[in-house]
Amino acid sequence: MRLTSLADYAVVVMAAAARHEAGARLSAGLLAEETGVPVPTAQKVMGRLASAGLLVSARGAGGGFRLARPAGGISLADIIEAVEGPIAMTNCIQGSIHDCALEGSCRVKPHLNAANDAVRGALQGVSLEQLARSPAKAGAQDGAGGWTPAFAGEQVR
Amino acid sequence: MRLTSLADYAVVVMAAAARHEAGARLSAGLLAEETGVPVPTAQKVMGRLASAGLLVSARGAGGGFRLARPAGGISLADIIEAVEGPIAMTNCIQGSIHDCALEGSCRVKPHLNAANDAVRGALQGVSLEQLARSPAKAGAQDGAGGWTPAFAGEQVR
DNA sequence: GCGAATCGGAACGAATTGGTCCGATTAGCC
DNA sequence: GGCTAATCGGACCAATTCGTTCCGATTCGC
Repeated sequence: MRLTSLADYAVVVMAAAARHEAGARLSAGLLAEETGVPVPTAQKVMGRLASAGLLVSARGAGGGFRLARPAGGISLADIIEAVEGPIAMTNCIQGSIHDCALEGSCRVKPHLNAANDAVRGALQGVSLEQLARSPAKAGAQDGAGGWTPAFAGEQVR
Repeated sequence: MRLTSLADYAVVVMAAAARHEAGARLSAGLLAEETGVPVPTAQKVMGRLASAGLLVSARGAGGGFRLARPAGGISLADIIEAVEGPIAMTNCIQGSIHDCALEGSCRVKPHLNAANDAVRGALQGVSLEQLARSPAKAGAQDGAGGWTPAFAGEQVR
């Protein structure tokens, strides 16, 4: 249950990007400098974010990246999925992969499925707009009771 | 955001263990056979679960494992933490590790902290007792009443 | 048409993970 | 009381994945 460094960097970089005015041209080098992320790594991360559709890229001199959608429409789950792939706690939850010998008779899969939805719901409930906000306001805005748990009722699918 | 195979096996094995009567002697070989998990792997997993305090072990012939607590008092988060270590989405959230250059000035850390609590809360809300139940009953049992989001007030262990 | 700047993909090294094996320990039996 | 069998516990090794770096492809500005 730990996200990779790449995904971590992606969150930091996207948050930095969201603090610029919408539609601004943002090179990988600029955001790398702002965030402290190594330049080549920032390039790779932003490349993945672009191919996932969260950023739109322009090649060549004067090129760069910009947010494909308003920050409010991008969730933490979107960023993580862009870099790490689908959020699926186990292989058996991901529809296409079936390398588990138990597949048919596994008795915990339905429960794990529900737990997975809960985790993803928690991540989808955090928007990039929130992430870009000043930390000082964080406690007041999304502290303990702040954000609504979208997974409040465990929903088995 | 994917748990390791070891943690996956741990959940399956623990669920199988919870289906036996409380206090029953359970060898690694027995549970391996019941779950389909390779025997040496089951040994390793159960060893970690024991050293984490979720199982109590007895060595020698006639030894084995048994649940240290009632199934209702063990959460999915406990099992995952026993095998994978603390649930911390990023290194900076884990108190002891400070290898992030941004540490002090990072603007997204507070938000990530809240998201991390939400994820852990979702995992703490699923008890081993639920996992051990028959999948058929799952929807009827946990759907209605819903599980209470235990992360409203964070409890650090 | 040329040069600079930027993205995109490929390749390399490192760390973690997953699996296996052998030794330590204890109960049961002769 | 000693021996055998069964079981846990820790150490070792191969494999996959991750993280980083480097180089080529593309495009705009001059």
